[in-house]
Amino acid sequence: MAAKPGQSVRGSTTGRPIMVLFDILGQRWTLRILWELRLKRLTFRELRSQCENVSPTVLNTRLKSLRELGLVDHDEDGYGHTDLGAELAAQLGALDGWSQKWAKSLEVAQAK
Amino acid sequence: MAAKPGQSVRGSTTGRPIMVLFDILGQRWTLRILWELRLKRLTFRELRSQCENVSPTVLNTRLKSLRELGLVDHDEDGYGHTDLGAELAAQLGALDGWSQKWAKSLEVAQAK
DNA sequence: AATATATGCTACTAATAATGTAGCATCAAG
DNA sequence: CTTGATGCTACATTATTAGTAGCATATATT
Repeated sequence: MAAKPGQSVRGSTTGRPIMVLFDILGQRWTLRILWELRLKRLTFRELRSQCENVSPTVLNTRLKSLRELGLVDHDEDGYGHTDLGAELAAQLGALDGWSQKWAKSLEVAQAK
Repeated sequence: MAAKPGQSVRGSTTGRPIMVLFDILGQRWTLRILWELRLKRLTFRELRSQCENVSPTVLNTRLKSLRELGLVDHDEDGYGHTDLGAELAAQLGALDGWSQKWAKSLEVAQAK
């Protein structure tokens, strides 16, 4: 289902890992899902609730992809990051810091 | 048009900058556009060509948002990152390294 | 002056993806 | 044998994206 590195994705036939990554992160809710799992494992319903009740159809589709791609796994405690997924989520943590700076910068620009 | 930090986005009414960021990065082609501008400024047509001929409708929509959000600008040499946009793109550069590690890890997993 | 070429787009239709709601099947506990 | 929680699937509606054509402007070329 989900394209893996080495396989072609929409907009890139090279299979370059970064393109494959962009393809999946560029799908709605993927970034958010990875983010919401950063603190602890969550059940399907908890995760859905954290994601403002995203439709279960989409949530399930994303989780299936993320599992195939080795970023998320599922056990008796629910869904959570794999080691690799946790690394990726950590990179997203860096974006959090940047985004706050960005927000301030936009405030200033709008005040003009 | 594009939601700015402080404004509510799909799935988040808080306006938290990271949520606004996820909202825009989670739209198709946004990550790719930011990525393709990392080396040099590109004209609309060059950029479109680098993005596997993404439809001009979508490209224009994304560029408009990215400009409103202070991440991209446009001058006689074409489209390019603002200082803030360049910072964000640098973070994406970090994802490139991670993605290669990820790809190797998946190869091993599939060889089993 | 009349092409020619490049620019940044807009218009339009078709295809695909996401939303929102309902509810089913399984399990464990009371 | 009901209650509550789990992980979903089905389906109709709406929104987004894709794909193609071509316009309007500007600068250069013959």
